[in-house]
Amino acid sequence: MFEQEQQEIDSRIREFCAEQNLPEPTLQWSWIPFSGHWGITTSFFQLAAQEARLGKKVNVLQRAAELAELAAAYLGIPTGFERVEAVKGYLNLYFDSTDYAWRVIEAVLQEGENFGCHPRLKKRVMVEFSHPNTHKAFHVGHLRSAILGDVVARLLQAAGYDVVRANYPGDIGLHVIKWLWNYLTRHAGERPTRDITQWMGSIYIEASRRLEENPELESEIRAVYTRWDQRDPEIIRLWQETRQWSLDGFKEMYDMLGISFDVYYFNSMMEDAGKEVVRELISRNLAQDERPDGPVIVKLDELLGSKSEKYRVLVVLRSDGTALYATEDLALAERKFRDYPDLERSLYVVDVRQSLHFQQVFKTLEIAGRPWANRCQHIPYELVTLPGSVAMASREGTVVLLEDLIREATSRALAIVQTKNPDLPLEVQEDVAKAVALGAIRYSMVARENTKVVTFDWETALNFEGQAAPYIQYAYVRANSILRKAGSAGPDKMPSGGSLSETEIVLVDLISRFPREIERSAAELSPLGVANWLFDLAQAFNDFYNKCPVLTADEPARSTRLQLVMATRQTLANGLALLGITAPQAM
RNA sequence: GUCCCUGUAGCUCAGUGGAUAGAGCGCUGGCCUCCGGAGCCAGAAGCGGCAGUUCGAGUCUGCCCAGGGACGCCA
Repeated sequence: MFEQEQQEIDSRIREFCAEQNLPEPTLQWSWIPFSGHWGITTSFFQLAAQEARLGKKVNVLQRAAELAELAAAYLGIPTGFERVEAVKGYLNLYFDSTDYAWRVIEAVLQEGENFGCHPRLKKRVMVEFSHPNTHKAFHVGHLRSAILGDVVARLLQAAGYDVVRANYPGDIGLHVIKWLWNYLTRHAGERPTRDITQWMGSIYIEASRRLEENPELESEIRAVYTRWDQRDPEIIRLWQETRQWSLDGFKEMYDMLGISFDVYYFNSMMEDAGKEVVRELISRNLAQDERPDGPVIVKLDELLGSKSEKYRVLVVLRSDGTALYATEDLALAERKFRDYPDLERSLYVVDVRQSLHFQQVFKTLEIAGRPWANRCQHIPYELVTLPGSVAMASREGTVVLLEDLIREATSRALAIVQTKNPDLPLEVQEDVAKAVALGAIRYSMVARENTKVVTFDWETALNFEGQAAPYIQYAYVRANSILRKAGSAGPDKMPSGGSLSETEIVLVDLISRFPREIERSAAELSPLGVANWLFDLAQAFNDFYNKCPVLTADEPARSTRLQLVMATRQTLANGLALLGITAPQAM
């Protein structure tokens, strides 16, 4: 929020350097560390080192300290600041706390739910995420792509981008054929009623088990595959109908999780278009057709004249001429840019195991001369595993079903709400329980570096204490409770005279950082920064809550604090919304 | 064998090349006459190893060790 002040000081230091015949400095600004001191800081070590490199004989540490002193003297006390000091080579500029605090609070209250968001950039970005397989269960392992992608989309939106949210369900493939076979032979005529994806998954698991126990059944499955391949109307109709069951089930999940999509691409839509791209690659000698003895391949390293094994070889078509994942991905990338020609970036939130695959696909498209190829970017994330590094696999049934997790978390949260707040109507208690349970699940998926494994265990997943969403929600509820009891909104101007305590300054400071946290997290395509910052904010508010009574305080502190609580409540709400977490009115 | 990711407190994780490396869980001991104790306060405990770059390295580079993953017809 203080870019303008920072820029002014920055340019004045440049003036100072020019006057002193010093090299052009590169200044890095950051917040002054250590709580209770609110302001911005930069150091002079780089400048001193630059002088040393230019031949001047200086001790860098000493010289930096000296330069900081000189700069401090040159600046005096700029408007808006109450103190300037040089410490061990650092130049610290302390804000005029009361003025700035009021400015921050005023901005938050004026901008309301938009506080933190950046102006429209007029740039469009697509985020593809979730891509669940139809005819399989939706388990906790699928949660990370869904939630990470959703929050990245929210972050980019808040950072000023126009975001297209895309889903790419795997609606065809061997797993679907196996499912259809098992359905036809064992479950014909049945249909799911509740827990759709779980039911779909159970048929798939049964299919895998049957096949494992009786490998000779493979021929039956091949027969179904042939019928599919020949577009047998009965099979096509069954595929469409059962696929829709899965999609309905996903819709239920997404609604519950608060996730939405603007566009759906289907695996099955990309087969023919992909084969068309492959034909082009062959005709332009970019791909080698080794059929019928081998597949169609693109020898990437060879085409790039590279001797390393960086890109290796991409198989783009099976030897029997059928499409595989890579075939479809070539077409999908193209389709996205045809639908949205102005995409500045096309992002793929897909697990890290497919990193090489995406590098290969994007590089192939680049070699094929697609001008947008370098606008495609893979956002890798690590898996959610079970304790002992056991990957969740539908086929083996080693999964924690999303339905089960949500049910269990919600019922635990409900039990807690009922002891804490027995007078609330059951309906409200249930809403609160849902908000707490889903918030906790979301936060745990997002408060971790993308490239780190999340190990799922029930104890951690169902722990509502400590660094978790309920802590943040609780801070919000407390703020809300104070304001409810205060009645009126309070004065609309910061009362003069009262100075702010350290605790209050820390809180305002954290509030003021929100826009920058959004910017940084969006640039890094990672929600972690916002997730951590939000927890810090809640922590600062709890500290304030304990140290600074609001309702019983004398004026002008009472009014000041009420305003601060309002601003905090708004910022907590905005931060939670950015992570897709509901802020309940009571808990 | 080639490449990618990860090693920070007992455990799970933060940490923008800069000042004093921070949280949570767990453990120990405190705090409801006080705006809601899903909370607060206090305590113990840490950068895998060796070189290098730099005025300055948990952070960058190289090598080593340990764990995970990817490497021509799975997705």
